[in-house]
Amino acid sequence: MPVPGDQWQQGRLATAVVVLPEGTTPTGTRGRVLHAALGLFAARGFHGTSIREIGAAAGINSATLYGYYSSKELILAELVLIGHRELHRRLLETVAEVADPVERLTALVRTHVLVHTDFSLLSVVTNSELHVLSAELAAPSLALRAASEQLRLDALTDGVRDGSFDLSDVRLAARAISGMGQRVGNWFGPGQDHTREQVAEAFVCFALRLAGHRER
Amino acid sequence: MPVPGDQWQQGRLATAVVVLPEGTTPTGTRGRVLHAALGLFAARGFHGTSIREIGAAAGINSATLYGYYSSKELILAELVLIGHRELHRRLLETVAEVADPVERLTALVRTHVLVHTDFSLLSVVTNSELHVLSAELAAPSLALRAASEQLRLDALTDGVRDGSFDLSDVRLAARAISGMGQRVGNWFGPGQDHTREQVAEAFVCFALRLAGHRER
DNA sequence: GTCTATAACTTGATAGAC
DNA sequence: GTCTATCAAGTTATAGAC
Repeated sequence: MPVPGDQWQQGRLATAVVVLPEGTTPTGTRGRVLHAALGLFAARGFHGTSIREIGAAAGINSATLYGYYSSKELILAELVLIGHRELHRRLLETVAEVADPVERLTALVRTHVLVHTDFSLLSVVTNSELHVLSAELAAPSLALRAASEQLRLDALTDGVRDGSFDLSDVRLAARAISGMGQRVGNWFGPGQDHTREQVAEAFVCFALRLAGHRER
Repeated sequence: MPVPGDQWQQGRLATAVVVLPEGTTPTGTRGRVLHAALGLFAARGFHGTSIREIGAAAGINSATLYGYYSSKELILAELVLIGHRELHRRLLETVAEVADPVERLTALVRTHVLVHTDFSLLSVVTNSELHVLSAELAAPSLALRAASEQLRLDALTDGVRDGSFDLSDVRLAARAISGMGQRVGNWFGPGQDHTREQVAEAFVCFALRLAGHRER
């Protein structure tokens, strides 16, 4: 029965550690259920994981799960929302009161990458299992995703306006930048020979170049 | 019962058309089964799709499927292999006898993007359901994937050597470039306001900038 | 809170008629 | 080739004892 912090390796991802953001995440048995589901959903997908497996991984009987979550879908919904909340919260935090568009893009990319290295399993679940949720359960996460995308768009648009960036299509640039960051969750792990900081710094450099950054 | 060419919209992807590469793909009923599975796997995932749904979408009874494929996993295996083969074949084709690293990277990114726009559903299945396959069935696709990645690495490495590119870590650059291209399959579709060519040209520009391209 | 037991249903796959 | 019928196993979720 894996507990938070256990190594986890299977299927679609590099070896990774089962961790969730602190503070906003349930503790106790409910927290163990969430961590167990995180590892399993990341490795095998929502439909590839059974309630019984989640229970076993959390060290309880599958029936006991229903004392904490009234359906399997609600476990996924909580994970997906935690993932989107954490990313959006940290993106907001890093650009708060940063006026310069170049500094803003730098901070956004750096944070985006670090969230994907630090919570790689959560990122994989958040990005690749969201589609399983009903429209109602997916809505809040989709809103957060759109808000995060808007932060990137704003930085790029402002930078083009003041001449820091050189782009003919900021939307495509925003998609390219977020795409390269999103994939980090799929290959980054403890077995890696890059540190989280190295990846973040490299990707910041890539994003600035991609945006046509030049000194004004 | 959707047939090849039908529009398809659900869950994790933009509206897209169910198409497979011509020539190398089965025709007749076997082809219809493959197209049906492609649309369903892309939208709901392998484990989220039942044999009965595939049969219904192909216009035959689920039992009849087993005359063409002896297991559900083998349908996925064929799709995933077709996807990896098509990408690798077209990448090889575009760089054949191209000596200049800049031209090679340009061709690789352009083709990579176009394969993801033209076969977006296949790209989604190929990238996000490969992990479901047993090691034996996944092996040939993984080999093709590694070979494709090597083409990018070679172009970048050669470009750094002759001074066309400026990179301190070609592996991270290759991952960033392939990451931004891979995501194209998830958002590109007929409802889009960019053409396939616009996306390809923009991403080529992004990749060259990212690689630190400069005239020699 | 946690368990055993089980209901109600769906799953992948097969047998055998036509 | 295609179907109907069916199997055995697995699924989510619930009822009720402790």
